[in-house]
Amino acid sequence: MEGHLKPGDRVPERQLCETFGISRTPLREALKVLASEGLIDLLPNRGARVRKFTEKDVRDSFELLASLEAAAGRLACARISEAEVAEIERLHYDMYGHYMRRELPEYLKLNQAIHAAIVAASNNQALQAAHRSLTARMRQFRYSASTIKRDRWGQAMREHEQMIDALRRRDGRELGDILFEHLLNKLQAAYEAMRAQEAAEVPEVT
Amino acid sequence: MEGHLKPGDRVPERQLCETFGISRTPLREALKVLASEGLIDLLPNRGARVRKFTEKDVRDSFELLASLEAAAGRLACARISEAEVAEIERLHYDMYGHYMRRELPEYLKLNQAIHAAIVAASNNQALQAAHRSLTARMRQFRYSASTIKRDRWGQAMREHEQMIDALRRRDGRELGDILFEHLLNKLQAAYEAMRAQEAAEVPEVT
DNA sequence: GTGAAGAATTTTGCATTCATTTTCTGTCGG
DNA sequence: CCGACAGAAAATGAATGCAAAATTCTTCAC
Repeated sequence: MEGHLKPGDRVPERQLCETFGISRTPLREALKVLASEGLIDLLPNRGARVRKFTEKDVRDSFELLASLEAAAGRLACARISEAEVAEIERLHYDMYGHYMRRELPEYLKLNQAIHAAIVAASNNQALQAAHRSLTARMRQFRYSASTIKRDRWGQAMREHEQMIDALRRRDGRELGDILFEHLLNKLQAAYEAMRAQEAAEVPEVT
Repeated sequence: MEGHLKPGDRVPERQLCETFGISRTPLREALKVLASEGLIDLLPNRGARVRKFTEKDVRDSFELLASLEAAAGRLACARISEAEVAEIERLHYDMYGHYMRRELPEYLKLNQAIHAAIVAASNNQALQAAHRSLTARMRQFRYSASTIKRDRWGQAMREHEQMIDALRRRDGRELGDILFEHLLNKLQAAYEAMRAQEAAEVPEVT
């Protein structure tokens, strides 16, 4: 809800109870779920902490995301309807417009919608659930990537063009490969964002 | 713990509390986690039920498993050490022995170990966690597949041979493809097992 | 005998309470 | 002045209590 919680911070139950206006019992249930989904760490007798992601965690997450979307793209090409392709094309053209006008928030929103649409077109609930769970976990360092560099933006746009092309041709293998590369290409940006975040966060210890 | 719970059954909290010797509070926390991991359904005010898997759920799960292991295989080939390959080869030869002697339980155990080892060799914690979570969910209809048919068994063994070959050559794309096909080939067996389970389960309605 | 309406029982969801562990604080000794 | 120790305060983990919802059972009308 209030996104400004730094990784590693203690999260006292009492305070959260007041914030949300509920008692400790349902709150603890929710915390257990968040812990099982990897969003927080839950140390025995020592409370909940916002999970601290290492660089390897970030890389692993992006690799998994890339793998999931690649699989989704491959499956989608075998099953997607003409109407669904048309809808994704529409999203793509809208996004292109925002790209040309340099409207980053709107661009990012459509970007996300396109990826979600491809995953949905895989028509695989298990895959979709795994994707949702992962993107929820990744939101921390994904949103940081809003500070996209202009050259990277152009590259991403070109990759999206290729994706639409492969999707039109129902070339599942190619779409999967492009999606995989496309998402791994975001790693560098995410690394930089995370390093910036770390620098702004703990200016204490040497 | 006691595996003989039929899908769709009501599971009263009170009863589970007695079974496990704990109070309702920690039990409910555990149930919430199980629900978030997709192992049970948790209906509001109506308690927990063992999740009922449809045929599509089974298909989706196998597709996701195939996608995850394919990705793992591809990543593994790029990173795996000579020692890890040797270890997997050892598991493979042991499994082959059990195959020749028609020792199904030992075969299945090593089969699982090989797949786990490939996932581990991907050196990707996020992927490994997703794989663990999915296999936990799939245990219901995976174990049913112990009634493997002899011809399918031979085919599976040949596929494993190809996997080891691709792994030796560090051909990630081929290993990924083989793993994907290999796991999808289990679908038919799982379907049959599930149908048998359903038939033995509800002989009531028409 | 069948079906429905309503009361009694059970069960869930949440709040509160209690015991144990951890953390903070203040004091004392070096 | 710094660190260790002891007690106080707070936080966590779990049990219990209570209100609301659901399920079951009883009763009655047809």
